[in-house]
Amino acid sequence: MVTLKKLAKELNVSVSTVSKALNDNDEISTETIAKVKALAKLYNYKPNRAALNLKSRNTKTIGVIIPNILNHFFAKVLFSIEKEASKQGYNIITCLSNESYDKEMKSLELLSNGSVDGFIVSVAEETQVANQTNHFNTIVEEKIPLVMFDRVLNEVECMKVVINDYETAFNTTTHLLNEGRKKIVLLSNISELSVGKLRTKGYVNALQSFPNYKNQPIILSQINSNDFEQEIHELLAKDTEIDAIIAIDNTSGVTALHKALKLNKQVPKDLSIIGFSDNNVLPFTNPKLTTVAQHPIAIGFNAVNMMIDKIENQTPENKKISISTELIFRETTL
Amino acid sequence: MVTLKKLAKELNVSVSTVSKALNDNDEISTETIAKVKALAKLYNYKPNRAALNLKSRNTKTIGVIIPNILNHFFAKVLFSIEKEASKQGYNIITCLSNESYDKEMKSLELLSNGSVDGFIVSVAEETQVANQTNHFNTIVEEKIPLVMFDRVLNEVECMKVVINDYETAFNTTTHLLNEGRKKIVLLSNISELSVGKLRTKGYVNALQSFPNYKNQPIILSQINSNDFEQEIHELLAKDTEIDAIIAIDNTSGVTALHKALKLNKQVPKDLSIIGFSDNNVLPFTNPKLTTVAQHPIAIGFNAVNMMIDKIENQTPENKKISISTELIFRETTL
DNA sequence: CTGAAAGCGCTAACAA
DNA sequence: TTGTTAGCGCTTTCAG
Repeated sequence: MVTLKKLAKELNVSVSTVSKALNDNDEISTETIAKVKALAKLYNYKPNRAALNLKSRNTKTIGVIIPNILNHFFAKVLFSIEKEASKQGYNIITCLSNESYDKEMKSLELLSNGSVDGFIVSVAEETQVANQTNHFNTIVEEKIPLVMFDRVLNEVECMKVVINDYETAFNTTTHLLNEGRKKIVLLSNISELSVGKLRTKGYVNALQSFPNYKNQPIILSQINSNDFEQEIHELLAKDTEIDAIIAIDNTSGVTALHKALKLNKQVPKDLSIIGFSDNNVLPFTNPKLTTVAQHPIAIGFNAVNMMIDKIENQTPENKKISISTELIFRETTL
Repeated sequence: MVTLKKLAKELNVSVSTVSKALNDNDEISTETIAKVKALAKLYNYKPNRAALNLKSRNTKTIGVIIPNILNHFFAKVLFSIEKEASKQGYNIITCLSNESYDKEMKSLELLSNGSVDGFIVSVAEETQVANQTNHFNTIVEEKIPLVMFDRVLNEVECMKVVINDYETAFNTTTHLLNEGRKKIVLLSNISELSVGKLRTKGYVNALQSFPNYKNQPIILSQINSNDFEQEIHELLAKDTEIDAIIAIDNTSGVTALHKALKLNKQVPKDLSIIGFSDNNVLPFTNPKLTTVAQHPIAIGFNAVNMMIDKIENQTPENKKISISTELIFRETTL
């Protein structure tokens, strides 16, 4: 590795001269600057990151903790975080909690030693179910900037980026009601999560505030996705009065559609289906799935910008941003 | 931030005593060790990473450069890399080249300053099309360990993890031939890539070495995926003799299936379809897609282990590992 | 205009 | 058993 020392020796000047020259310090003569830069270029000199970090007490790195990278929503948020961070000269260290509290806690601990300038996190399922907040509070106490997105813990005093889960589910359900649907089922494999609860509440309240709706809310929720497929099938097979489905997670809308088609239901004539999903390959079913777009790009963008603002300007208050969703009509609704 | 210095002051001992005590150095008395550790725990002391890096000249961090995180294959490899790296005490800095040569090169440059101990990369499309190797050769010259996976550049002297692309396509095509298929189309949106070329070659050679196959190879390849959907549709609509499709990228198999169904083709009776895809939600079509499993978990696992072996044991040779694929029969083949 | 020296936080050889 | 010192690579104040 080529260091300032080496350049200095070779040029018969001091280390500090080289350092200043490379930083265009006007204490240094233009000739010296030129000479130094030429040699630095020749040797492909790059200032050592560790030394820089030690000196400046920052790393230009953000720790990102994602529950599940195989979920397209999170993949897209990560994509956006990386893009925006990179644009602003920051690197990201990615940790995948895989929904485990333990992994999440350990990642937080491991990186809160000066490895990163702050954390952007979507909380693991285990953490949310048990409502664990200690590991995050430790981070907050250490004054390390923290942004939670999508799945957040209200009890933790930090920046937050969410979507308007409740309103989205309320409005989506209302749309189905306005279609004239009489028996609307909610499908969820995220009922333990903050977002799942809010969306479920929105669905229930929409049904209850609709004058002519007669049925009770029907909620099919499951963690294990293998059984879930089967359960969806059985539900649709047994109860032929079901005429609409709102699937509040990222995949079960597609599953429901395939099951409905297998049962020879006419979609959307007999049955409307709305999923939560981004504009990815998933909705490219036949017919194409109507979905709620969660705007993961905007979520990542805002998370990074809040973070960098906090890091660089020490803004004291903890902003909470809510991103509005959008119902994208395709072919599984009337 | 709490440092050794602070602990030392508080305990009226020297910094080195504290350091040694925390590292269980047997020069230090058990009482002192106990005292030091107690205070360290109380203050939640964590050794500063930057200082450690500077001292030890390693970072316990691997730079990972992925072309496209929205591609499920790469997401799963990343998942695997993170899991294995984490298990071995390494962090990963993730960069997304988004298929851009420029971004890839800049990421490489930015991180090759002691930010990481090595790189795991799948080459960007632009880089492969232009066969750019300089930026990687610079890394190699600087003796920074480098593993390429899936999309590799043969000209670069580094470790490699690939799948047996040629054989896979050959065998898959042969399977379709053995089904009795007479007109087999290859679909690809990756024809510019090393892997795409190898797979295409496997397909062509399989057709040519099959005695009774009469038709020429038919290859539909496209970068722009919007048009691609339309083109697939037209191809299937126009040429009704087509009775099998091998889709060598991650998504077009699903697209082809949906288009075929829309055209009222019986799958697999009239038309067999095989895609390249992992065991994710994509094959959960109706009927379920038969796919070539690329074992992304094994790819990530091997990449990390090669990398860490190189970092920690300075193994001189550059291994190349080939992971075998597997044809997973579902419902779109006979 | 250039250089010497201190210090970021840590480890480790050497002294006491 | 503990402390002193040097040094990892860099920046920056202060002297020259």
